[in-house]
Amino acid sequence: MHRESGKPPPTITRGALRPRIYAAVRRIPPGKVATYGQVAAFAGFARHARQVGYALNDLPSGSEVPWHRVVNARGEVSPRATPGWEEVQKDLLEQEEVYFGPHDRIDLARYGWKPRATRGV
DNA sequence: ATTCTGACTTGGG
DNA sequence: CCCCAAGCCAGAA
Repeated sequence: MHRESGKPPPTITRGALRPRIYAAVRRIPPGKVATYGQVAAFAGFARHARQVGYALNDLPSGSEVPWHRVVNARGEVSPRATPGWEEVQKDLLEQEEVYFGPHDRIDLARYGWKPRATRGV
């Protein structure tokens, strides 16, 4: 029907975006990973995948947000500005039993977070 | 107010 | 499979 709730109500614009994104990321259980777009969509912001990355970038050290469980649509760790950091994320994921493929790719079909009862496919 | 950037996504060649 | 271009939107300067 029409457009999915693409735009949030004017009552919670700006600033309210990140808290919501963090909440969505916190919902990702250990051993699972979600894509930026998935997190954004779950938070209610379908096209804000970028903003998710932005929000995570602003995360303070020691935050409870499992930022490492967020990967790009290809199932890979998004390349960031600081080289070497992706190794950290990869390591954190492996600690949660999330293993990478031969090309540093995660099988989203297996480790992808499936919110609600939405059966795969 | 305008301008630029970015831990993204999807589509086409 | 890889590479390139366009779309998208919020936040900071």
